[in-house]
Amino acid sequence: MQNHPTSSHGQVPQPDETAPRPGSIAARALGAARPVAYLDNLNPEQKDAILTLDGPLLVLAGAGTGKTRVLTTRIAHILATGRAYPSQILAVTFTNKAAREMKERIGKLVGSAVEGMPWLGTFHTIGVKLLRRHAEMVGLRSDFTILDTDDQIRLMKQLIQAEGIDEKRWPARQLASLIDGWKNKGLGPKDIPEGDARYFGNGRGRELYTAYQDRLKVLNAVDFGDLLLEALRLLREHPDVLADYHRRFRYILVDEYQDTNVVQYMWLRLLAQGSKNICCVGDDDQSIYGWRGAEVDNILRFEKDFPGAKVVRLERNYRSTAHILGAASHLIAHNEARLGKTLFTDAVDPDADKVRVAAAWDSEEEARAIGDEIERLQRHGSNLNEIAILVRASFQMREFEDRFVTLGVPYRVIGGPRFYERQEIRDALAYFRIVSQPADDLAFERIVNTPRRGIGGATVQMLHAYGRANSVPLTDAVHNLLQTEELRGKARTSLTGLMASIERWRNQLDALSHTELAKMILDESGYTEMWQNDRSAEAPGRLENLKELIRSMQDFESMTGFLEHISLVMDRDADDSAEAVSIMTLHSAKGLEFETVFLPGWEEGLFPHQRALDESGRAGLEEERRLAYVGVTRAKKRANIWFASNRRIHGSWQSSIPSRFLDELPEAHVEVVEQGSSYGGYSRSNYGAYGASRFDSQATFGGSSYNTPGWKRAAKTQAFGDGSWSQGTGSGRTPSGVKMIEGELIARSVVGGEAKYDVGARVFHLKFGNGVVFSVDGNKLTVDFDKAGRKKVVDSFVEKI
DNA sequence: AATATGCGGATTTTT
DNA sequence: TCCGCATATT
Repeated sequence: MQNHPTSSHGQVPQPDETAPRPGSIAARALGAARPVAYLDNLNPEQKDAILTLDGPLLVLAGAGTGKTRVLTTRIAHILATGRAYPSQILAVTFTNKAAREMKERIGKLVGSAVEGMPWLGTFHTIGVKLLRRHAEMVGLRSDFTILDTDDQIRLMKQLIQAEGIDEKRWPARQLASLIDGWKNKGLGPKDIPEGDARYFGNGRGRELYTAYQDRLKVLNAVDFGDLLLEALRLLREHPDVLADYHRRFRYILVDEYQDTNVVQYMWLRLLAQGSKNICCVGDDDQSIYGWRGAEVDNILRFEKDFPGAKVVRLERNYRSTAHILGAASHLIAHNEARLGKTLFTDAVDPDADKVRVAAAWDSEEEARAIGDEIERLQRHGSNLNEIAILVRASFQMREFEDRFVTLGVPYRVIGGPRFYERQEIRDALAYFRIVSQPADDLAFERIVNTPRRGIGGATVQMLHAYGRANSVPLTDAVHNLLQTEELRGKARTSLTGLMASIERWRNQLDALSHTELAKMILDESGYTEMWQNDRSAEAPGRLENLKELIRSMQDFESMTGFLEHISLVMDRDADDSAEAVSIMTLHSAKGLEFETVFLPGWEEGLFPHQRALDESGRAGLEEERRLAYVGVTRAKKRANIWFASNRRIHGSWQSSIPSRFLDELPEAHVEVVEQGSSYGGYSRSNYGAYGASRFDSQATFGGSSYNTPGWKRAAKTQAFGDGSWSQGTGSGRTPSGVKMIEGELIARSVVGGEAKYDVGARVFHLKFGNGVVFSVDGNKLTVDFDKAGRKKVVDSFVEKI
């Protein structure tokens, strides 16, 4: 039976070994039932990628070329022509989001048949499926638990302590990433190279890895890496199982192939030995996850790995303007390790904006200027949902958030800490886990003294010692020790109570609905109460999250089902109901698109990031460049690149030089928006004159007309982006006096200029609107604005009306 | 068991 | 500079 995976989803007949041959009655019936409308409106390359069904196929799909459409249509086509049943298609993605999206889109094409696709999912989901089916073959029980990173690290910490290794010198985090790296490369404890094995923990790397794997088996648990590695081991060591899947999977489709790591690659190689109909879709230029084990090489080598492979390039872009594509293509052309594609578009728009590059004095000004620009776009009718700020590193986000809060611009941060990673959620889940899985030591440990029950470190140590000595889970240890006199006092009472509670909850597993039970557990354990009594600011939010957790459980059939889901699917749909600007990292922007994209922080050291250069040299630089390419290609209409001459890093101000990537952009598609830049005398290689360029450009102020667009823009990017004089005048910022100097310079340049405003004059201000001048003090005006009230502003920020 | 103090580290992140 | 962590202190 184990060799015959059963699948009973949907109403589609489930064949075992035989699928309808092309031309069979079944196939004709399936084909005839559906008109081939899905092939309409595809370009020749897309059609080629969809209709080439036999043998290995690599689809090199550039950004915005309709990759997902090809993938989903291909599946629809396979189904519609009866070449395979839904259950005979293996379709893998990297993220749950991508899997969901694909499912949805296939559903639109073929209807409910998609429900019969049990093998559409992430590598990890499919790994779990394989392992649950054949658990005993890799030394697990089919109800194994899946540990997340947090659990992993706690476990390793224990092992490091047990080995008597200095935790300071050899942090568990580091071991976790080492082991993860090994697993991504397909290496078990026996396979790791001697050098690696010697490296960690005074030469005990291999021992620790072995001990960790043993411990996982005792806990009947796997980590994320195991979902791939153990599944691979399963296929390798059990030819009969492999043969079964060979017969089963008639078509294999892989999304984002450039992101596959070694194990995933080995999986695919192994499985594709069956039907050879493997179709990988990816873009080597968008490979940005090398640092977590992805091998660009997999895609570069495809034709060698899969002999007779056909390669189709999708280069026709449906997303961006020619300027954006031109800039992106020119930039990425600086990479050596690539298969080479050039995006193009037929869309001709003579009014399209060039990619804009702008300079700011420091990161604060950068945020201010971008904030102002966004407000301008909003006034011109742009939807905030179509605007994104894409940063290299998350610390850059804060300044934008601060600015948006000040301006009252709604925004959302994408990425960030996940719902299921929050402390209160993890605590609650630990309670649920221990109830449904008595052997889940990590869960037990987490909740044993949360809320406080007077069970301290000493008691837990003792339980551990007993558990380890007798190879039993902690709950058994507690149970046994309670029979003796070992446990006394408060610890004894508390543990007795806790064990009784767990037992009681466990007995309710079948009697109550899982949501009822969850409520009961949180209530009776005193966990809810703990937060109710907490006076801190976060407490109400945490209680709210717990409610949300219970609410989200309703979508599942059982506690087990729910726990399985969240261990694999740590994401939740962002709330995109309200209009808001998105702020996210470049990494999390992959696959998304926006009309307007802001790309701040293009400075050497930040982007390309110094660490990428230090750690991976040329390869690191190329990956950074791909990241830049991803960033630019997210934009449909406008891409605005920024760099700041000064940035606060780890607290102190550092001056920086513009990113080399800026010099790699083609003149023809770029407009440099910098003070005084519009009329020559300024070469882009001159960016490096950080402070100096600022002063140079200041010098042009006095002589130029105030009404040129260049001047206005320059003025707008000055230190006081909103023109308000009163705030932030050089107050305690380093390098000291920066703001002051700026203020003086603005003041001087304008005093020498023509601008004169009389009391009572009607003026217009970009941010505050119309108003009447109340008083004049040099270049400073006090204006009574119709809407915003009385404000002090610099006269250069207002216009006479 | 709750609070103070000192230390190191500070890209990117999915599953 | 700021944060989280681990250890020290009461």
